[in-house]
Amino acid sequence: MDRITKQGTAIFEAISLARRPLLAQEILNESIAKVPGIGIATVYRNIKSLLDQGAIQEVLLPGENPRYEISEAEHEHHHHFQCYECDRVFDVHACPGDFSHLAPKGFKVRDHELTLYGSCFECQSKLPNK
Amino acid sequence: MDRITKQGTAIFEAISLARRPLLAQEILNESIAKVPGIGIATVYRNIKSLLDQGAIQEVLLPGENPRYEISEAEHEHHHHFQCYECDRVFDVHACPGDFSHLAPKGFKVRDHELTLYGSCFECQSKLPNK
DNA sequence: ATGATAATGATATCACATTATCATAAAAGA
DNA sequence: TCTTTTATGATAATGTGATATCATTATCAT
Repeated sequence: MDRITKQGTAIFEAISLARRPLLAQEILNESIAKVPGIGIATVYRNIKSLLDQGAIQEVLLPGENPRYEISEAEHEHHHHFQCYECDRVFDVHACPGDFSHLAPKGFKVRDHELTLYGSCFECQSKLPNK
Repeated sequence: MDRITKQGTAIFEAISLARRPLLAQEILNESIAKVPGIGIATVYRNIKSLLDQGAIQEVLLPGENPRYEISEAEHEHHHHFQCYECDRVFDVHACPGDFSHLAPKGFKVRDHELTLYGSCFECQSKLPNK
């Protein structure tokens, strides 16, 4: 994947312009706007290539297919929020810190993943007030 | 599934005696010890039945197939630890509490999932010291 | 113990995301 | 522009976890 194609460009732009991790299917949907006729195989091929280059990274949430987001230096360690209504995932640029003390005795904690769930801004405003 | 069978008993015991959430395959492995010849279909059937009854609950971790654990009142809200070495999952009976403040403005947080990663007690002792 | 019927085991099938195939289109160096 | 060669699109194939099928076995109320 070292040639510049409009498909590859559209895919990379879809991922980098989204402010949130996208599913392969979401990347396809975004890319179709710019390159009608683009196929899902091309999306997967480009995802793999971008992962190899380290340009994007995989985001795994419980019970969900992989999503992909831009690799950014600042962005390094962060968490995610998933909306119960629209299922979209958003970044949470904060981390409560160290959870080593929570593990059972004799266990060594090296990493952690935190996912918040609720309603995103947009869905909040659409929900019946209660 | 309202008849008592040795398969059903073995499956329920496997889940309730494990101190940790088990994969369908792990449940099968445990059950085979007690009921040689038991099949994977029977495991899935019993899992579904136990879930319907509320006797067990599903545990989803990022990028992992579902695991199942006993529903216990005390147990209500808790988190999990996955070992990088053996991939097994353990309970973490502590919760750092509320993460509402971490979400972007306008987002409403209702739940959260936390997964710790590292080395479990057993694997720690097997690892080359460094 | 017997009969009705539910559960099992073996395996086929499904669902689904992802990957492979291959003819065609399109980059990009000459 | 021409040529080489890579990327694409359409779709078949794959992998895998879970479910459906169905003949057989086992449970349990009578």
